[in-house]
Amino acid sequence: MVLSNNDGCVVARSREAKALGIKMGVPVFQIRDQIRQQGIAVFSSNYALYADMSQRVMSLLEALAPRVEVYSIDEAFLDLSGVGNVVALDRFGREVKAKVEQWTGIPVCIGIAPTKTLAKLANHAAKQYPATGGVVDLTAKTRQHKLLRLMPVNEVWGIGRQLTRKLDALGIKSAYDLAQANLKTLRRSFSVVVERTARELNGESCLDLETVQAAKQQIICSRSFGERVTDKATLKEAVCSYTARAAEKLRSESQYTKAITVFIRTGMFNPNEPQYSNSATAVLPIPTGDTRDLTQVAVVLLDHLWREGYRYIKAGVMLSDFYAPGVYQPELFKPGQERPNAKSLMTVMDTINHSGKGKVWFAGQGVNPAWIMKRGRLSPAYTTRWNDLLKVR
DNA sequence: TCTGGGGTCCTAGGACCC
DNA sequence: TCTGGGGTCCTAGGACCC
Repeated sequence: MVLSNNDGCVVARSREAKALGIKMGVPVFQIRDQIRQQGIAVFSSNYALYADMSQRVMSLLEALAPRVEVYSIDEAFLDLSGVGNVVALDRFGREVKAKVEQWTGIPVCIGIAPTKTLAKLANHAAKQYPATGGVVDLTAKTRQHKLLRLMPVNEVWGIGRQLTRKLDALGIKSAYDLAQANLKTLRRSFSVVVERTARELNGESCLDLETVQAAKQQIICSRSFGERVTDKATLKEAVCSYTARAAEKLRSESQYTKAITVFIRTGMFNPNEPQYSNSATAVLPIPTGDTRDLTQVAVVLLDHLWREGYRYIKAGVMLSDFYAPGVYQPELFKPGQERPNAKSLMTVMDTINHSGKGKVWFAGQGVNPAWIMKRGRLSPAYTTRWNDLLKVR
């Protein structure tokens, strides 16, 4: 199984781990004995590895289908319009699955249907029932109905815990019940989102394939600390680091931000410990992508937030109110000024930091931080670091 | 005493997703 | 003792406009 950041909770489990009754999201310390007794293999999360393997799978999918929406690190929607005229969709799905497995070693499941919501449900079935061979084609109405009756409504994409509870009270228990429900009632009792979900279950496509990724509206960088932080200087290092990371993400999006929020908090699980959680936001005079501008404001915000005498467990930085380059309309009477060469300096920093030859950072971020998150069981970055290359003997 | 109709923008809170 | 991180969308309500 794989752990969350800071080696805190279980966030992914193999079939075997699930069979042993390991639940999603449990804190590791609660099942320490079980892990030892049953010899469960435990790994810290390794985002460098996952991102690289994801890219390999996605680029392969893009070669196999004309239009692809990369929906998340491990999911994609493929437009199969017209494909059915050339080859049976079920067979096409099996070919894609085989090719991905052969070229990347990643096992995938495939669901095929006229709408995204039905495709997700088909995928779920492909994953759940080994007899399908990992591919389910839901093109035929009769097969759609069969599966809808089988699936509890909480398995439907877009129906979470709260909606499941409310739908249950209305007697809507299966995906089929939701598909049959009155659209006007759904709209009135819930929202347009639930109405769309019901329409999609009926084969009416309401959600388009989004092949170009939309620009982000906010960027967050937040982390729990490896150990509790009790002094301001250390907390400041963390906030400076998170600010730098958020700014880096912002620049990789080619955007500029006009608002920054800093938050800090103590742990919430120990009722005997004094708790404190707070956030503060500042608006910048002009949009910026310069780490120096953002850091300058972030440390002032931290000054406002800081309270002595607490054991802090987490801090975070959020950027919002974004502008594309050249879009912002400055004020007439007090136009802000970008620092000279701001863009060049940031580009140089980002380039060095991505070159693999070394790192540069701001002094405020500190060196050898004590607060850095725990990753005690990290697997090698097999595909992105020379020293970690897989050895075949 | 009686008080219209049609809009936009912003924010907080709630819900969902991976 | 130890409990993750990063996003989006929708709606209601308040404030404002003509």
